[in-house]
Amino acid sequence: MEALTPDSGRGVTIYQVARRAGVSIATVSRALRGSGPVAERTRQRVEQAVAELRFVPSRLGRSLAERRHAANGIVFPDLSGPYYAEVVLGYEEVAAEAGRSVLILSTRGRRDVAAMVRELAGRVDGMVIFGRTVDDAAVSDILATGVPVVLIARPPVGTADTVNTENTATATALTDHLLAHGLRRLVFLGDPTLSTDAAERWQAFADALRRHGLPPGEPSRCEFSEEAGREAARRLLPTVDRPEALVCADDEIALGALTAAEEAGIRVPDHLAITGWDDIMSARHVRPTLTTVRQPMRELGARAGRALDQLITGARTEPHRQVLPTELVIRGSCGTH
Amino acid sequence: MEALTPDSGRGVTIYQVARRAGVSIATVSRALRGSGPVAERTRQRVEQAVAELRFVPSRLGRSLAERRHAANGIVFPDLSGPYYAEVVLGYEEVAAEAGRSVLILSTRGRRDVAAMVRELAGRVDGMVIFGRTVDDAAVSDILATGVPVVLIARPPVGTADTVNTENTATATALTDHLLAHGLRRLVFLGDPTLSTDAAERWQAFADALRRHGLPPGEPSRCEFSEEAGREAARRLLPTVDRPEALVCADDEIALGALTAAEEAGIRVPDHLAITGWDDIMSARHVRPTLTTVRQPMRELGARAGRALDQLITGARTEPHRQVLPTELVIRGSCGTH
DNA sequence: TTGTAGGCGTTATCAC
DNA sequence: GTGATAACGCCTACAA
Repeated sequence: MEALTPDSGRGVTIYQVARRAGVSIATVSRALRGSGPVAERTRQRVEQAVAELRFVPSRLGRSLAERRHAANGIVFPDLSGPYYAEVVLGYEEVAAEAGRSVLILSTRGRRDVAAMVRELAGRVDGMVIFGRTVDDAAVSDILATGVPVVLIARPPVGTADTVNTENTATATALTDHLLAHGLRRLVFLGDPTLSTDAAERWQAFADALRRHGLPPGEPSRCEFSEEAGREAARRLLPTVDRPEALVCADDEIALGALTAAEEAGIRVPDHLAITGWDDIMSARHVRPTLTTVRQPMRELGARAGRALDQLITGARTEPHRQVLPTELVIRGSCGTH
Repeated sequence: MEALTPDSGRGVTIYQVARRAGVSIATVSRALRGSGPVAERTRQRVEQAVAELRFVPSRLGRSLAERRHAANGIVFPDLSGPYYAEVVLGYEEVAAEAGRSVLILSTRGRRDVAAMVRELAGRVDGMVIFGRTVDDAAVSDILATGVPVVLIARPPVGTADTVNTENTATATALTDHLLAHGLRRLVFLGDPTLSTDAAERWQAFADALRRHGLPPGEPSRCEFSEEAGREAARRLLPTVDRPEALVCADDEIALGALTAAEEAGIRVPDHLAITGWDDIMSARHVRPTLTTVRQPMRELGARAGRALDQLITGARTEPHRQVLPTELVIRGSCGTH
């Protein structure tokens, strides 16, 4: 802790360091970055000056000269549920390892998303975009700028990479499992038009039923939220031919359905089976515990991060499409044993 | 969609726009920013050139010239639990409204946190730092750089602003509530040394007991996690004079304790009361439902964002200390009725 | 081994 | 109204 005389209180520049060390700024730069030969004695003088002045190179100056931000972006709809938070975490970890900062952008309830994404694109070397945030045109826009993009939970757009989780096999296994328990009147809760994931789950669910000679009927459409799930279930339960099982597009919907069942005095799983998707924390705590499907959330983010890195560094140029495996988690709410 | 000839595929500059519009870069800048007089006809020519070339000003160039990043940072320990995610969300919202991007930095399991925070400081106009991430020295370091800092869930450091949530009154009310039910052997689960919040909660808890002539004993120390809570409770439950109530420093600990009780065949709340803190999603779903304390998480982030904005713009210079109110949420796990 | 000078893409201050 | 031109802070050929 020595007394210092920062030129302007804010921002010591490479020029000040150079003057203090009695060398040119080029030498300072070389000494600091090891990008060229520097005499040992000179290096020491520079390092001392750097220490004394507490010099920290300006990111802006560096980025401008190097023509790179050393930063990545990520666009997601929300951060409330555990789903996105986990993915972001996995992403941030990989990015940090690669020496890149992470800029986030939530699109929750925003109008000018396209503009915000464009703005973000101007601050990063590449970005990850979640399904259900911006439309294809906006994505193409970014790609046209030359900024690499990795899409998560979304079908391909242009040359962007994609990282998705497996839905079909698991949804089939889940449906088969319920059918094997003798359940016949199965209803899907969720809106296939809201996301690719929901669409694929519904599709596999419907196909599985058809294979067993059962009509899949129509999905009971609702958005991904507890309240929506509760409403949807509430409409279904008083029916004469009440469903024997509710296959929900995600855990939040399932939790809402569970509440609706409880409110209607219907015992789960005895008189009604309910399943979810994602294996969020509450799935383990709710009673009965929720049968669901686990997705490698953090890994999803990590993969996206690595894919993006390859795109940015140019290590790869053709688009990659990854599909991560998921796992059926049988618990109490589907009436097993 | 017209055919274009971007100079280098990436990055149209203001020079190209100027040439195309037949004016100087100064005029282009003025026309775009409205920072000076520009003839109507000239403005139109510029705008057309901008549109044709799809010109987007370089963030880097702008920031360098304006000497501002138009970006804020936030440092948090983790994003797994709902706590931090919510705060980050509230923060991002406010930042976005102010036209600032948000850079995140998770310190979870990292060694060189101080260095990473310094790096972050070089990319933003100000930052929010959570308790339990970096030490005071590092915070002072950032402040010395001239970068405004707002601390969340943490005692003041230097001139940094702070935003905290109320702990004492609520912890007192909670403890009194349990005592009013006739419970006497209360034990605190959590480690007061891990965070100011935990310390304040423990302190108020202990004081309340003392006021009733009861010895508070020692807190059963454990970190903020389900597993740690389970372990701590497990050690406590077999005791001869088994506790009648476990007051946990947060919901995750409480959930772990709940599991331990169930495993030990102890009925909650009949034979053991358990309370948490935070009111995370699972608190509503677990059985029995968890008595806890609700904190305005999103508001916490929003307040921090606004405080930071004032610091950055210079609208305020003296440090502010805010304490947000919390709310006791009585549910099933404490044996009311 | 070191220094000079040009470039990265803006903004803003002056003259004109 | 408009246009040079000097910052802004750094990197890096190219010379010396």
